Formats: sequence, structure tokens, C-alpha cells
Amino acid sequence: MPSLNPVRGTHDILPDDNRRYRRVEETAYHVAERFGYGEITTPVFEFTEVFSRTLGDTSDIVTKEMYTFEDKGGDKITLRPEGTAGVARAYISNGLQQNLPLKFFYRGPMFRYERPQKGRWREFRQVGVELMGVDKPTGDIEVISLAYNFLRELGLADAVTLEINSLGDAETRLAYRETLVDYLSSHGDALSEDSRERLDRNPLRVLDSKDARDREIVANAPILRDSLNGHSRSFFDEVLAGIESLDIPYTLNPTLVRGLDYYCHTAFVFTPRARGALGAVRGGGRYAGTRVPTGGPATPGVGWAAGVERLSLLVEDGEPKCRPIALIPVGDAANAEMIKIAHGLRAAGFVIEMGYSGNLARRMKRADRLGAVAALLLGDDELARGTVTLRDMDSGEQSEVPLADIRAPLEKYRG
RNA sequence: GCGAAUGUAGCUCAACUGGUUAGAGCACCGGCUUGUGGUGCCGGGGGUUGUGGGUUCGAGUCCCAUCAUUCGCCCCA
Repeated sequence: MPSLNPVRGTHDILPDDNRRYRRVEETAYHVAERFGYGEITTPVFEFTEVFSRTLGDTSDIVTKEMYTFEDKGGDKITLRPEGTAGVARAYISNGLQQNLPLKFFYRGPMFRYERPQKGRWREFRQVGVELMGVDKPTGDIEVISLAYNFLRELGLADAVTLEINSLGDAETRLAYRETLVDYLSSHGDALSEDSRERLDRNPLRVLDSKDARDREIVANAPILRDSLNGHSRSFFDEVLAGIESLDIPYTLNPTLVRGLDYYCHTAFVFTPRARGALGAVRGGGRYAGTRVPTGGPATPGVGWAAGVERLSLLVEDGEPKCRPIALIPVGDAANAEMIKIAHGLRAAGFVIEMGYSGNLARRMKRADRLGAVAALLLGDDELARGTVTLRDMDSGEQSEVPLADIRAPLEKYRG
């Protein structure tokens, strides 16, 4: 039976919410632009392999959270669960390897089949950034700096903390994975069921388990940072030194690991200081390999993605509403004339609001409710005189101005 | 996917241990004021109490199922 509710995990975004979302997205866009990141828009759906290959066949997102279907042509299609895979695919499709380094900003809806919670939707929006072709710590620093500036501009610099860790390079990860599995296996029975499962699928994830018993075991586990080989260690030290030189506060989180297989070296996450349930507001890190199918070296990259809905829960105000000028005709003749006036003023760039029913008092009330800066009143008297009454809605002062020269006195009420 | 709590008007909430026509504030609409808003006074519309079953003389209240939301796990933005 069709329900009047939207599909679970989706939501209608009414104008007030849209102003908040837009503020988040536009701020991200403008900050990214200042850093030289151009906006890229990739399709909302891709071939399923685009995601399973980039995100890793064993990642939770790929194994249980994707909206996948077969289209009428028999192709396996997936609604994108995140943005990096599509950007990486576009990079190859468009032969952009010659233009490195590349700096992209993206925004748009993502889809994940999860159990909805506050700030967690099945259709949600992300803004994100990718820096491709830079394998030096300066890239990581730039991208974190971008993230920090974006947050600061939203007024969230103090509301959010940056946690950072290094996963090391492939060699380090492999070696550490082995020592970690050895250690954890020796406590095999004491581990939670979830963690025992993770042990062979993605053992690093055991590190951020929230199970009390797991945490005890993890507390004494070998630390990833101690296992970094020389290259990984100096890479991470350089990143940290860079962040410090920019006065960006951070805390080291040795158990921070990311769920997606493609991460290596720097992993970071911004979490709200106060918001209990609301997990990370933005996560990111470095990935080693966007590889052209025909071979050649993998292209390194760093990036992050932020949840628009989550961020806007922390943001106080959305984009300000613009205050319109209300046009209030009295009588049929005035109404017809007002429509023409509205047309002309809108073309001249004024923000014009006009209701289509009710008497003068009602229309004034509506103008007030919409926050109008001024009202133009037009009735038979004014029509006869070729004038219009201009009322300042804040001061209540009224004056009669000639219809023929209506724009000049309105200039100060321009949006 | 697992565990728990909640669900009464557009919004925030009432309704004693089950007991007549489910109330209030805000919002909305109308009037006081047929050409003047924000304050005030008067009035009005709105609810199959999330949905479907069950128990009972009687259910908003108890039981079951279902859906939704929220919290924790999981996952992550």
C-alpha cells in the first residue's frame, strides 16, 4: 500500500533547511575555489565495479550498504555511496593523467542503505575535495588546511576537533596487520563476536571497537604508529609539523582507522565536541592508488568528504533570507497595473513579493510576516494621480512617489 | 542487520489507577478596523490519538503485529 511518508531514510528539504544546507555547500565551494579546486560533477550512478574495485570488495559499504540494481539493458548499476570512486573514474575516463596535479571539489547526494539515525540518512549530501597526483605531505597539509578553513568559516572551528593518525604505507600496513592479528588471536576468545569476524576481514577495525572487553585488549595492543617504517614515519612527522605551523589544533588518535580499503598514510576525522550520537562530521585521508587499467603507476591522492546534513546540525543560521519589497494593490485596476510594475522591478533586480488575495490589512500582515523592507500601495487614488504610496516597513513612514520614476526611491531597499 | 525507548492538532505538550462530546499554548483563518502590518480583545476551523488486529460493557491509556522517529551497537559523512 502506498504510504504518504517518504521512503525510509529520505527526507523532504523545505526552504528553511535548504538555506542551511546551501550555506554549508556554498561555503565549502567558495573556500575550495580559493584553494584552486574546481568543481567536478560526476554521475549519481555508476557501474557497480567502479565502487567495488575502488572501495574494496570487503568493505562494509560495498558488501551491505549499496543500492545496486540491474538496468533495462542488463548492466549492474549502483547509486554512488561516496564521491571518491566516481572522481577517480572520471579522471581516467577523461585522460587527465597529463594534467596532474588535479584539484577537485564536488557536492551532491550519496546513497547508503543504513539504519537511519539523527544526521544519518539513506540519501544524504556530501561536499568533498580531492587532490590527485601529489605524493608529498604538503598535499595532506593543504587538504587539511582547506577543511579547517571551511569549518572556521562556518563558525565551527571550536565546535569540532581534528583527530589524526597514520596508517603507514603498504609495507607498514602489511607488517602491522600481521603483528596485530598475532596479538589479537592470542586473546581470541575474549574478543567480541564482531571483532572476531573483523579479525580476518579487516583486523585494523578491531582497534576502534566500542565493546568494553575489546577496548581492554586493544589498550595493550601493539601501536600502529610504532610500527611505521622509516618512510611512513617521516611522512607523518612532516604532516604533523605542517599542521602545527598553521596553528591547526589536533589530537593524535592511534586507534583511528578508516573503513575504506583505499586509505594509507594520513587518516583524519573531524568530530563534534558536544554532539553525542552524531559521529564524524567529516572524514578523509590519503589513498595510494587510482590506477589506469592498462598499467602505469598508481596516482596518489588525498581528500575528504563532509556530510552536509550533519554539518548543518551544528550550524546556527542558514543563508539569510532576502527581504522583499511587497506590492499591495487595492482594486482590480490597481491589481492589473501592479503586475506590470512587479515585472519591471524584478527585471531591474529588485526582490518583489506580491500576494494575490485579501484586503489591504491582510496583505500588509503577509508583507510583515515575510519580513518585507518596504511596501508599495496602489489604489484608485494613486492611480488617478499617477503615483504609488511607498511605506517603509521598519519605520512606518509613508510617502507618495510618482509611478513614472519609481525606481530611484526604491534603491535603498534593494536586496 | 541486532538491542531499547517513543508515537495525541501544522509545532510543543496535557488527559488521575482503562470511564461521557480528547484539551491547552503557539501557528492558521475570520471579526473588532470594507485603504494600512507588528501589540490587544472576541470568535472559528482543524484529530478515524501512526496503522492494523485483539482484550473489555467501555481503549489515547492494556496486549500483539506493523510502520516511523530517537538512542545504543554496527557503519560512517
